[in-house]
Amino acid sequence: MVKATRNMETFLRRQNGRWHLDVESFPVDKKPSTLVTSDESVKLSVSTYPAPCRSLQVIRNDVKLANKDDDENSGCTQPSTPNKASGSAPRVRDRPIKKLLASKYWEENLKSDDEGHANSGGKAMHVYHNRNIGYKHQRSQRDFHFKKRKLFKCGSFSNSDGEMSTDGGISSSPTNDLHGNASSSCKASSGGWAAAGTSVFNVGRASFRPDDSRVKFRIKSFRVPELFVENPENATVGSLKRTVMEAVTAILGGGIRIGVVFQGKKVRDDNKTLLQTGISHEYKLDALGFSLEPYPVQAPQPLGPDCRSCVLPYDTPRPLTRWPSPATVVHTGIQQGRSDDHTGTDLNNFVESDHDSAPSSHYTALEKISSNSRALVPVTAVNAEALSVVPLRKPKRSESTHRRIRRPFSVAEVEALVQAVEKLGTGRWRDVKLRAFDNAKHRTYVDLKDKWKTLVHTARISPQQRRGEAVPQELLDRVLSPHCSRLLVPTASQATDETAIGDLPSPLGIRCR
DNA sequence: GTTAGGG
DNA sequence: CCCTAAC
Repeated sequence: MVKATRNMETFLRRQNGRWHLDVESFPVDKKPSTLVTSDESVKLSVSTYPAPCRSLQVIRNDVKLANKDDDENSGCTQPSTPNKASGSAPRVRDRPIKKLLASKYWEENLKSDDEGHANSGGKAMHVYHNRNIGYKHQRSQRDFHFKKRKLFKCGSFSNSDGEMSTDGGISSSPTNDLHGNASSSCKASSGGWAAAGTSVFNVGRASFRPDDSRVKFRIKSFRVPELFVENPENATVGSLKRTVMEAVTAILGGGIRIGVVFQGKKVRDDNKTLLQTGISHEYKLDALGFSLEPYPVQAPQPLGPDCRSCVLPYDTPRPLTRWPSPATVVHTGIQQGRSDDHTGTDLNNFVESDHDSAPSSHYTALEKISSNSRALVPVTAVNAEALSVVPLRKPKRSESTHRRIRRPFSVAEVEALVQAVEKLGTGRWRDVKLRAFDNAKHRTYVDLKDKWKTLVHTARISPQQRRGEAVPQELLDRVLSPHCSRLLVPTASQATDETAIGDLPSPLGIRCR
């Protein structure tokens, strides 16, 4: 089992005259992403990812959104497909995942106290409060999160860090300020480049306008909510990517905002000046950090129009969803070396049990991985605060129940099904199940009935119209055989009760039960 | 719990 | 595969 606990780190880099934020661990191709600048303080120019979504213009202390589609509070809402891979990544089956597995897990299995501790399976675990992601909401917005905001670069803080490259850091070339003056004395004037927890650097006083008390930031990376994901060891990298993608999607599904932490304290009052906050060009800003936070993240702020931004976008209450600490991430449920139900050749029926199923093993493997992946998405303490006032909402069943993974019938399974139906006829799907699929836990009698339905349909259409793994015509002919559909009533030679089913000759010569 | 049939 | 009426 692999437990991947990782911070997504976002890095700024300069490209084409703009700062870009790279999300390091996203399962997508790196693309120009975020750019930050400011006039009075920091100018951010965030390019969208993967495609421009909106524009932000930071003007002095105000952040003015040149936003076409939404206000700053709601985040980018345009759907996007990060890339082809991730565009299809959430689709581990034939349709997008309804919700995070982890969400289901916590909703269904955890009973937490108000202290944020949960007990599951005897394991006490610290959990996080999940922010209020409405599943529908989440699903509807699942594709846009990694868009980046594009800000106009109103000016650039000058720096010359060709010599101060740090791991994952920005290494930008000297740039020109608004006045076209190349400057490269930031490092010297800043008194050093101290990295904060989120890699914020005080670039120091602007050299080109000495009369202006500016605080310059070199944001190397953002702190983001930790992602707790896990995958079975035999999961593919692609599966892991999808899991992480889901986790990230869940976090950022409602949009993101920037949080500021200074000297270990969250700076909540947006109306405070930098100086009032303690952020001054005179000090090293190694105690300053920026964070990317899910939206909404904060409890209503004391005052100001920003409070509006804290209004929860979800009008329906939903339950608190809690997440375990990485140390107690629950197991994936992967069944390693399970052998309890396969004891040898006396297996009662043809079809394999679900753990080693069918010929289309690649399919099974992929799907199993998907079904066993966990994306545990904790949120920050700030989010927890906000959550504490979020009313509970009982999830709809459709939201709390997973659609089963698609597991196409193999030819062998079809053969077994046809054989069983030939023996039992249609209308006795439970018996068919017991007879030929008793060991295939993932095949219910409803499934068998459905498959028969599709088989009949398949048999009636032209081979050119058929999809999926080709079913031998011989089998399809047998499906259409009057014999199958005629056996609606058990014949005298057939048992009518399940206790006698085992006495029937198995299609495979294997006794049932 | 099963069956049948539409979605 | 899901959902559910009908039994």
